[in-house]
Amino acid sequence: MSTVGTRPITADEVVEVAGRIVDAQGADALTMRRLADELGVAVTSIYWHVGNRDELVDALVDRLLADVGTLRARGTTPRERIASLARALRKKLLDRPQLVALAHERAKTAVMFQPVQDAIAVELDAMGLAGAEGPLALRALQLHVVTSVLLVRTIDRYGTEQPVDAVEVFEFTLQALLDALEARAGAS
Amino acid sequence: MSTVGTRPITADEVVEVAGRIVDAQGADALTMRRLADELGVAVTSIYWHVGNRDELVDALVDRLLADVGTLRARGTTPRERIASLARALRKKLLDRPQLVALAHERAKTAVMFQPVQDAIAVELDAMGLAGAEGPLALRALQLHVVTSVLLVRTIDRYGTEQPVDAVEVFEFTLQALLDALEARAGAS
DNA sequence: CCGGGGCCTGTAGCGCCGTTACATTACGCA
DNA sequence: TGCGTAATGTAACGGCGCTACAGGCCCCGG
Repeated sequence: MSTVGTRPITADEVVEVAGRIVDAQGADALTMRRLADELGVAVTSIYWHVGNRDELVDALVDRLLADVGTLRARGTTPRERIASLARALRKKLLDRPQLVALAHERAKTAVMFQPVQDAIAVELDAMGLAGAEGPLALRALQLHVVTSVLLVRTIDRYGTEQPVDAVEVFEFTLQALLDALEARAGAS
Repeated sequence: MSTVGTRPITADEVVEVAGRIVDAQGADALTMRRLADELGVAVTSIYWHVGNRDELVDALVDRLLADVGTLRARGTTPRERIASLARALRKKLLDRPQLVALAHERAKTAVMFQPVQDAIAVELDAMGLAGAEGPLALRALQLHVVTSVLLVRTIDRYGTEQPVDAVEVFEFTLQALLDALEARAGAS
């Protein structure tokens, strides 16, 4: 067909629409052909703009990271501030579980935690945790937050037991970790 | 070619070889054509024996479950026995991380924990945990073990910090959880 | 005015995937 | 011997990521 009058697309547009597809239909629904259809464009145009599927996913994840980077700690005590960061990050990631799963699949789980990592490190330092135990605690918190998001899709069914609220479980472990941190900080 | 002398394959054989492929080359390497090649058989034979790919994966996961079911608690105190179960399950699952990832992908993560679930519930009861908090604690332990395995593939790279031993992180959170359990048990 | 070279898009195809319709063979039993 | 069923094979469909290639559009130097 004639290309007269067809508005050119941009890389941002491609990533934008890709994000909508992932959020709405899941990571598997993000195929190049489908994305092209949604944009009203040939497949090759997408490749021209964003390279390939991997790079497209990377761009998607980077978008999420930029969003996560805006999180700030709240509260007066270090314990409160760490808890607020963990909860805020979890909430943010829970808005886009599909995208989080995609990021995990591409081994970018750790990167996803990076933005709040430094902020938590500061709080751990304020708690007086020795240098050796800082990374350990940081890592434990990181795993807890990220995995709680990761498992959200699977969590509903678990045998015959009556279901337990995911938030409750999250808080339980979070408080347990914070208790352990305070105990260690007080001991050293 | 003539089929004279070709030994028929069985469903068990198919699952067996499929398991080897997954363990060796990962879940993505498990394609029907490749599996057929490995078995020296046409693709359709596989479909005849195991249905389709989903059912094949289900059979694979069931195999893992049977293995996990053999775990027994060790130690004298409930705390020790719970910790031993958690560690044993983790170790068992770590032997086949690819399969665990596959199971998670198919929303069978919770089922994977089922075999030791009852065993841990018994120990929690022995600790004197009230009925309401039992499931919560159980769930927290479940998530901790399963996710620690799930993240093992991703864990190596995480930014610029010096790497922390995965076992150490696992133990840190495990002990924190057990502390929380004992505190609650003692309080009630 | 025009001609060339970047940007951008389309057509057609490759090799892979899971799956299936259909034909064909092997084998146990009446 | 004949027949039904278990087991396998051939060939194909539609979809996937990706790419070689051709051709439009548009701007800038001559």
